[in-house]
Amino acid sequence: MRRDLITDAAIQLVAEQGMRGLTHRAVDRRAGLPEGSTSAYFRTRKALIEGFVARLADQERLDVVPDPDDVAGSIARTLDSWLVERNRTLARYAAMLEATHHPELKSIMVHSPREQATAIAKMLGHEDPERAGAHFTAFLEGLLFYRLVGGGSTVGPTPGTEESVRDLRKAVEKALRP
Amino acid sequence: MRRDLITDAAIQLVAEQGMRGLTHRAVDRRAGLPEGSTSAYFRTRKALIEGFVARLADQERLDVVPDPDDVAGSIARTLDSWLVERNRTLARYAAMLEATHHPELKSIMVHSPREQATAIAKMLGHEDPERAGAHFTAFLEGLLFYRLVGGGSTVGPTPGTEESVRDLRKAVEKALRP
DNA sequence: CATCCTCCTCTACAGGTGTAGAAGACTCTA
DNA sequence: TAGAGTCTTCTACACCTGTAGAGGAGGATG
Repeated sequence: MRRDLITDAAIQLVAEQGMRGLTHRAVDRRAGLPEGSTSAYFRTRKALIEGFVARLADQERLDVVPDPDDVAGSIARTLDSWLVERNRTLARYAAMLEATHHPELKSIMVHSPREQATAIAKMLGHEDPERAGAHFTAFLEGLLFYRLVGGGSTVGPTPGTEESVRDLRKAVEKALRP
Repeated sequence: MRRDLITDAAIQLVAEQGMRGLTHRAVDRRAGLPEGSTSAYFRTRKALIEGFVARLADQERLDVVPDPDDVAGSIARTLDSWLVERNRTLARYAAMLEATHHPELKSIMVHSPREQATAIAKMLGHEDPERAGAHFTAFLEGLLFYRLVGGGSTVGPTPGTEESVRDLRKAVEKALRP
């Protein structure tokens, strides 16, 4: 499908050059399509942004399925996989920042692991699971951000390795403790 | 000083419109300076970016001074103050993302609370303080990000209020626990 | 076969953007 | 007061960007 080809190219572009690199013609080139194609499918830039954000959200939905027998481990593995798919995660950060001044985007990126986090917190017997869940998601976001763009990106273990998963698991376990 | 006037305007622009809004002429307008001023002080766009990132780093350096008698409290207050200065923090995130494809920026944003975090971890008697410190910074980054641009931005308590500080403090305390 | 419809490609154009240099205004020293 | 040196403003220009519409290719339907 041509539409997906375009949004995928847009995601790569945003990851590699930031929002500024996202132009109709750059997407054409990146996707190997004749000039004008992107502009035909997404007439305005706003539409193009919403398009790639929606695609991002679609792809993400599948990922989040924690194993109840090994909560920490499965979460750690998911996080590590997001570190490996660096570009997709970077594009997601760019999109979140963009949503700061384009609130419409927020509704596209439902990406709401909050209920899930609250459920986990309840399961593990936190008092005030609402808040514990929020803190927990915050911690996961932070781990990811720290390792991908923050201080940990120059220091931490290489994503995709056993060591990386071990490190993440230790952190997640600590965060899960009631 | 005109230079600071310009970089400050750049920070506001980036916070409000993202990196894409950062153009020489837009900065001129924002700073109320005649057209061409920004271009005279920062001939290339790269220079302009480095300029505002350096200014950001300068301003930040002063902030990080935790009180040893109330570590959690003082950190919580610092975090809350960063939430209040929304624009500065947003601009910092934009800069960090930018540093992903412009590594030179990383050396400007030294912003290295890592040693500090390791020291705190050691003080609190963590085994492996190196790692605990990293996880701790990750958690703080995450708290900030979550509350400012992530899911918590639509839900959490209003920055600058007592409730906000209380919430942050609870989270920080949890993160500090050995 | 003619007709319609959808998908695709090309071209146009009015703005905006990065960058450079010329010329003027100002300030300090001798 | 004259001159040198710096700071500021203006203008130029090649290029890029968003957006629109005209027309063609191709396939399905009658």
